[in-house]
Amino acid sequence: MPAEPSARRTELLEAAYDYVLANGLADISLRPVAEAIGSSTGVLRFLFGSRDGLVIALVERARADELAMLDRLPDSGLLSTATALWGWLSDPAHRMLLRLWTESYATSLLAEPGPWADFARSSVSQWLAVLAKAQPAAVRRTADGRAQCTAVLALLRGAMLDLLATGDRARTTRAVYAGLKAITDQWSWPNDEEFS
Amino acid sequence: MPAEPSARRTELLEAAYDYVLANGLADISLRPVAEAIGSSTGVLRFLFGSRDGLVIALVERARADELAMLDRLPDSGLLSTATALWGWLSDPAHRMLLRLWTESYATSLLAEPGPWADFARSSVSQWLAVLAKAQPAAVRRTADGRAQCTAVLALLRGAMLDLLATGDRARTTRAVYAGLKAITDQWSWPNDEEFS
DNA sequence: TCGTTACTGACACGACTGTATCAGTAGTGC
DNA sequence: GCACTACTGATACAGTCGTGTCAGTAACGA
Repeated sequence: MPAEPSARRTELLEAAYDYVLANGLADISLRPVAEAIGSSTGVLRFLFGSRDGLVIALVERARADELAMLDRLPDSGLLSTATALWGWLSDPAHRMLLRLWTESYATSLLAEPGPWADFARSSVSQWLAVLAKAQPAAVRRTADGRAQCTAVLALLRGAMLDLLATGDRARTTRAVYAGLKAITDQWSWPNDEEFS
Repeated sequence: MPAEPSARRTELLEAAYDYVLANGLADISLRPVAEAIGSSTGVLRFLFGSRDGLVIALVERARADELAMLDRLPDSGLLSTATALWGWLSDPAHRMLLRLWTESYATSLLAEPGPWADFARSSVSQWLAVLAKAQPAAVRRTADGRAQCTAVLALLRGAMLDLLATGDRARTTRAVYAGLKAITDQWSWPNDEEFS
């Protein structure tokens, strides 16, 4: 629907993206951003409409990096898919992006309206869908299959949180590898017992 | 060192705590808080010194809830300790507290100085210590024992993130139960192989 | 040459921020 | 009665915020 963004817009968006990767997205304001990228608030408002318009564009820009990675995943089993995901999550080159992701996730948990709406929820379902695709078809649609994907995702996300805080890649990677192995190998498939 | 806080201070702190549980902590400002709790900015500044002083007091207040829970944990094995932790994490009564925790965690990943300094890192090590205490002593000090605690913590934290976003307690609980079982039962103890 | 489009930057406005100052009050101990 | 402490609330200040306005420029097609 919206015409493709102008070259100047994408250029300034990339510059602003670098800025928020380093400085956070939650409490950015137009004037510091404009100064950092060599522009002005008038230009930002002209290209993005408003502060919220800029924030939305930046969130979408960040998500584009995430989606590009998900698309590059090999078509293989759950274990190797999850391992590939951890390779991406634990890459130091992505640390600032994942910090930004965490910030956006936390923000979206509070503010239902606004640029963040549904960020957390849709991110969860997107990753779960990727993991489910790596499962055997017979399992994919069962409640326990969904739970297994949920456990894998939780392990990855939790380890990412740990890594972001401690920087301890060796410990978190060891935990993810052995944890993934345990979850994918030894998953206990209850016959639909009751879980609270 | 600081004299114990006055009765009025703790009274207003509790009121402000209720406010930030509902409204978030990152971008609170004195005037709205003061109005919400029936006070004034002058009083808040008198009792807490500054805005940062209030934020620090609120972060400590939130952490007090967390520490109180950790202290109430039964002295049992890793699996039952982790299960008890999940019981607390998944309790709807704690949802706002955990949302606030997530927000503080994300904030502390960016701003090294300020009220948030070390919040994330110390929270990780605190929970890891609790889990390690539930391990057999022989395992506790090995790299792989630490990795197992890390995996358990990651599973719990990740599932909490999922639950906060989706509200799907059945799926996340099922994932945590089976995931914990897999990690504690079937943990593969490599003989110090190399992990990246 | 003219009009159109994309973009730029300067300025002003009202709202909001944290902080400072300070007179005033209720309670307590002497 | 007097001093002292804890607390209250009003007011003011300088700074930053998002937004609105608007003249100006460079590129380009007709």
